[in-house]
Amino acid sequence: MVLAMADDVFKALADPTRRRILDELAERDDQTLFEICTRLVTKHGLGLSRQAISQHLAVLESAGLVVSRRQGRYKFHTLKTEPLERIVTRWLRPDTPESTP
Amino acid sequence: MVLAMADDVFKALADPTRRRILDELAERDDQTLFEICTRLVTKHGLGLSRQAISQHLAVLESAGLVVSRRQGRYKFHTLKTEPLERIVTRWLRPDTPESTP
DNA sequence: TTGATAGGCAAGCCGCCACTTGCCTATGGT
DNA sequence: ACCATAGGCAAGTGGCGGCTTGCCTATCAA
Repeated sequence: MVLAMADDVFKALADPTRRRILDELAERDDQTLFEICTRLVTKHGLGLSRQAISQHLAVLESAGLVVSRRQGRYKFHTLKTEPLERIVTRWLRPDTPESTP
Repeated sequence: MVLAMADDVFKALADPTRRRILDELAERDDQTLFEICTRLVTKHGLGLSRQAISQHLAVLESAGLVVSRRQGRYKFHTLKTEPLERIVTRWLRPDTPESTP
């Protein structure tokens, strides 16, 4: 999605599986759906269908946390952290703990 | 709760009403349940029962985002931002965009 | 062209979560 | 003593979200 509201970002982050996907994309970019599937199964040991992951990626993408690039029959996914940086400042405005000189 | 997992924090942030409550507590500390209720109704225009807000506060408290202090028949609620600061660094670790020289 | 790979679409099931409702406890005022 | 206020507890309900299942399209290799 072009315009991702904060609601979408929080909703996307609410699910632990989606956070795992973000973890996976954080340490390796440009992964296809199948790569993400196999990695989630092997490394994190969670058994999910391909469609489940696909739907999770759709949610992450509509939140602006993931962008996808189509190439042939592959679709590569990349993490975007901008939405995160925008939402966290919401309640942290007044003071970082040692910002007062 | 003493030990709040990241899961609890994300789950607490998933609901828009709970984020409104955090907004309210961010701009005014030490509010009672009734104060929060009336403010949410008047300022933000959402009609919710007292119990709904109470349950939301319980979720926020179990996530460590809110602490409560009992005094007489009043219970004052205060925002805590530490859990937020802990969870946001999860995917922002490697680089701020121009950290590479 | 045939088959295999990578992915999409749509309907359906099920559990969780937000919210309500009703009743109960405790503190404060008079 | 009384009543009103501030809040808690517990059961019940409706809807949304995560996951599956089945079938379909598109790309590449032989």
